[in-house]
Amino acid sequence: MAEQNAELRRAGLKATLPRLRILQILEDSNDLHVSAEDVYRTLLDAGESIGLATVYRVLTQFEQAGLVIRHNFDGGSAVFELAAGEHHDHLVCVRCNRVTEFVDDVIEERQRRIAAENGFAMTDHSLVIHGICSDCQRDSD
Amino acid sequence: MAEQNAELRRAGLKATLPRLRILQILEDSNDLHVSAEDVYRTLLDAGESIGLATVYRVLTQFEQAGLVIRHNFDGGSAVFELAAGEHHDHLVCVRCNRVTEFVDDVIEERQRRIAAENGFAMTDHSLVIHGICSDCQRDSD
DNA sequence: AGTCTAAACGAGAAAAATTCACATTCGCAA
DNA sequence: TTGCGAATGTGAATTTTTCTCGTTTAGACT
Repeated sequence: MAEQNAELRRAGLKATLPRLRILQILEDSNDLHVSAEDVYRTLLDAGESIGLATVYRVLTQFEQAGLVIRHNFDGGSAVFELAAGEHHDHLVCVRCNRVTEFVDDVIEERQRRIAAENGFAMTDHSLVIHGICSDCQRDSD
Repeated sequence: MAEQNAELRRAGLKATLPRLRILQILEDSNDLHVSAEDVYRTLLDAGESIGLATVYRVLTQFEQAGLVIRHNFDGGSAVFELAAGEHHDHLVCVRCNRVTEFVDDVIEERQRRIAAENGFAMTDHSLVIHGICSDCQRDSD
């Protein structure tokens, strides 16, 4: 859509085909967390011709432009999600890797305070709670 | 020392020379966060002969035994710290990578509650606040 | 102390994730 | 529509971590 075209322009990026495609995929996978490899495979499966290096380049540009957020949940490959919507933190299932999002204002506030107390100008933060999700708990019974 | 010998035995690990050396380094670098490469270099510089693969193997074993904690702060290489002492979270400077530790009981409590509300059996959690530390703020003036 | 065996080690190859280099192609402004 | 600089694709290179396998070692049992 022309929307995405404008979105890229706003971020100071030329509206190229690979960028539009990747942005589309991110929007389609809303509140899933996709890796560069996922994006690459999705494009290949859709019959697009794209280079894996381009996917990495574009995702990194998107991150720098503030369009997406990169997470390093477990030390495996990084995953990305659209930065749309407000900040949130994550619950990650250690069995199935399912990701659930949450927001807690009390925690947000304490974090600001802790950063300030330690003389840090907070730029960002990430809170990940690891655990076994309800489905996986049931499965292991 | 014999202390470490017993510590390994308690963890169900043979007290081998590489393990003793690595445990010593971790104790010496207390509240620094060292990478496998750091440990390896330190040993080489000390004239020890060790394989990098061994360092990774041992650090992973220590992690599984609960002796050390592994962090993936930025997606670069993982860093390790002794698990001694109580749980704590981290402030990481995005400029100089300096790590500061903190504990906040209110946040701990909220996390337990959030996990419970979402049906997660919490196994672990990690909170990293990124920001610019006071030293780096001064430097950029 | 000497011997045995499974566990651990070292070296280098391999795998996985990501970035780089460079020749080619594309977006867009004139 | 044309030209130029930015962006892309390919494949090689880097970085981080794991694997394989022949050799060594810790610790149990003489």
